[in-house]
Amino acid sequence: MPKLGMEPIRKEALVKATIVEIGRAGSLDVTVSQIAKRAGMSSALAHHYFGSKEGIFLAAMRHIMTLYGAEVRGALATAVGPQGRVRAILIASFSPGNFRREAVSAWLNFWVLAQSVPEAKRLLAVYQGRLASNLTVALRPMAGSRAPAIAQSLGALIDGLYLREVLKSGPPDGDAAVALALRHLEAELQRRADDAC
Amino acid sequence: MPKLGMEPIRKEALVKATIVEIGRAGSLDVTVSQIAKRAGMSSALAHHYFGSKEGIFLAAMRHIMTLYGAEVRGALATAVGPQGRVRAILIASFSPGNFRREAVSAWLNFWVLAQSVPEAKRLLAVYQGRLASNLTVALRPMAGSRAPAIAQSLGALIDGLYLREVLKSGPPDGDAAVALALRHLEAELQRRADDAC
Amino acid sequence: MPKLGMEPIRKEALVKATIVEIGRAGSLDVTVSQIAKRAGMSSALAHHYFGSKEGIFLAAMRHIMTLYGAEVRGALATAVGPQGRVRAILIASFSPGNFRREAVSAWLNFWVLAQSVPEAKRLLAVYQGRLASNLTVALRPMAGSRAPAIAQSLGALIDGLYLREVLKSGPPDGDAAVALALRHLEAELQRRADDAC
Amino acid sequence: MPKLGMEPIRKEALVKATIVEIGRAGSLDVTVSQIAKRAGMSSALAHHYFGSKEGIFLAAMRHIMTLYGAEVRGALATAVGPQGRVRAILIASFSPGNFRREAVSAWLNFWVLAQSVPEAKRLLAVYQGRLASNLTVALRPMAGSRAPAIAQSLGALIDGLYLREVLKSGPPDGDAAVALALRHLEAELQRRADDAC
DNA sequence: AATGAATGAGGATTCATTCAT
DNA sequence: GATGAATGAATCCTCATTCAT
Repeated sequence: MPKLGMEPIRKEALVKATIVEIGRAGSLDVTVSQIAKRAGMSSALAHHYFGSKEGIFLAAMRHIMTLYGAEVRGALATAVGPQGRVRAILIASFSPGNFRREAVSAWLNFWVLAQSVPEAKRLLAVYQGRLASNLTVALRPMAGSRAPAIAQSLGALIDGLYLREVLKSGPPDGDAAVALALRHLEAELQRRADDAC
Repeated sequence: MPKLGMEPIRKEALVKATIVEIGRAGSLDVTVSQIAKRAGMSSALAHHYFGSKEGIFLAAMRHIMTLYGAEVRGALATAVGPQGRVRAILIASFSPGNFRREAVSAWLNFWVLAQSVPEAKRLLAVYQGRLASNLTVALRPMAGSRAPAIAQSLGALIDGLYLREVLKSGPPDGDAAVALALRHLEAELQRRADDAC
Repeated sequence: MPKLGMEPIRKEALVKATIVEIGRAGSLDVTVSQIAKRAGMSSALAHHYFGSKEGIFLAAMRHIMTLYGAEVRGALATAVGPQGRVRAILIASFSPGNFRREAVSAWLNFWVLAQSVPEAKRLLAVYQGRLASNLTVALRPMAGSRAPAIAQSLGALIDGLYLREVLKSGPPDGDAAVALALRHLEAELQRRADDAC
Repeated sequence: MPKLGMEPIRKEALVKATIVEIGRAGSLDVTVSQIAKRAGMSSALAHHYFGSKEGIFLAAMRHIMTLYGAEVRGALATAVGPQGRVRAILIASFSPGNFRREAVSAWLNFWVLAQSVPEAKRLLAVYQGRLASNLTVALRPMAGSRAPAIAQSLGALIDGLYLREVLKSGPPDGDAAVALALRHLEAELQRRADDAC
């Protein structure tokens, strides 16, 4: 029973199915048919809406990054003080919605995709840029000119923690990740105080 | 004209060709034929030696990790003092031999492989365990009971820096990576001093 | 806002679009969607009007042959004398309207279609029959009993010239084709005179 | 039981099967699987040897043209006198080997292919050039400066007769075609005599 | 009348893997 | 040891066609 305005619904279903399937397979070696079946439609329709498998992957990437960005924005909106802002970013980064098995797996695979698909590379660069920017702004009042450098190491640490998550078994422990990152942050910030001595 | 003792030569050629091809493709989507051709033999022979494509990949993984392990061991052998030992590990981690485009790309892809191939996961776990162990031992004199925690964050940071390398263009900058990791280390170590105050 | 009497307009648009698309592709490998899009409607509507892709092709064939037939009829109506009638047929055959790239390409492709679609074969046979008949009637006063044979070779020559046109680059040269065919005709007619000697 | 040196055998089998299948279908809408099956192998092997469907078609084209060229060359070798040489070309053109249903159908389809595949166009142009050259050389002693023009119309006539053959039912009648072409030739030649009067 | 939605069927192409030599 | 030969199984993608609205 075909209706009008199905496109956004179908697309969203496909994007979510894509993330699930990539998470299950642990790789991009998922067929369009698998994805489409999980999304409850034919593979032909998936192609109709996204043009190609790559198009589906890119849409899924955008979806994940959009979710992440929204969560960070939301967390920043209610954060209080510089410390609070950095904490907010970290907490959002490791929130259950983002730091879940499927999403982490998809994220790692998209990183691989970025090596051969320019648009994927661009998306990932945008993510990195925004994260660096958010962190730098939040750190500025506390770290001054050292803010960019700390943002960089903090960003790398976040990515490293994501990466290591895929090797672990059991459910992700976002709190532990946040704690580890915060400890790193505190160490870096304290160092400044020392310098000031 | 088949010669005796060709096996190790052939195998090494295949392993190196595998890393090159993965680096070129930026993914594991390389065919056995490509690998074999680059190694100067037929794909049938590649199967003869490794049994399967997965076998080839795993051998390449072992190769990369063996190289890394050897480099770390060598660096540790000539390192002086606790600080020197940690530095040695970091420098080895980001040495030109390990921190080169191909190897970084292969390493990321093996991380992906680990999600679907248990043996790959095991290998990666061994690498992580050894790195943690090496760092912990080196840090112990300086960090005491905090050594394992610092080793953990340092390990995650190293992995994160590798990960971020694949997005960059231009040749890898191992020195910058070492510097960043050292700064993190110093911050963590200083923090201890503060705690002691 | 559907209007009344759209059917003939839609159909004609589709038929013309079909010829254009076949001309562009140089083959029958054109999709119904392409045709419909060029005709400014959905492919579903194209099916609604013609029932099937084959139906669209056949309608396009009929269109081309109708145009050709009308042109010949028009030319014959104003022709003077037996010679004039044959000339008229040739000129109509190679007129800009018929002997244009698209139409020639479509015509060749319909010839192919005739090998697998009986109705297409029938249409082509009708065209051949009419051409032979027209030529024979016109030739009778000049060639007597040899009229049918000359009509046959003249018909084959016309088809051959069409066929060869598709290989050429640049715009079709109808005048040259007419001249060549006329030369052939004159030779055949003169031969009769010789026979009479 | 794989042997060495299968390539030429397989290729020839595929080429012949291709012509048969195109003849059967009356179009290029034959699948690689059909062709491969008729040639007694898997479609994968067909791709292995020819790279693509287009490659198979082009090889089949070359095959047909090579056969034709060989036959013409053979006929010319034993022909006596200018008249004999032209006759030889015509007889070869409509010999049972070339003027058979399958080959004629394939030839027509290759003509279509030439519109979208440059290499096919090139091959057909080569065929046309050789035919024109052969005819011109043979006609020169009889027709002098009119040789090229007569060669052109004779060539178009030959192609037209091939084209019309595909519409006929029943076995091809090469003799009739030769007779028709010869009559055309005689008329053209006689015309010269008239001119001389 | 007109179309967006939807799909089944099919087709080119790829590739890991096997095997006889 | 080494390889050319060979294929089954898959996968992406296309497209004519149908249908509910």
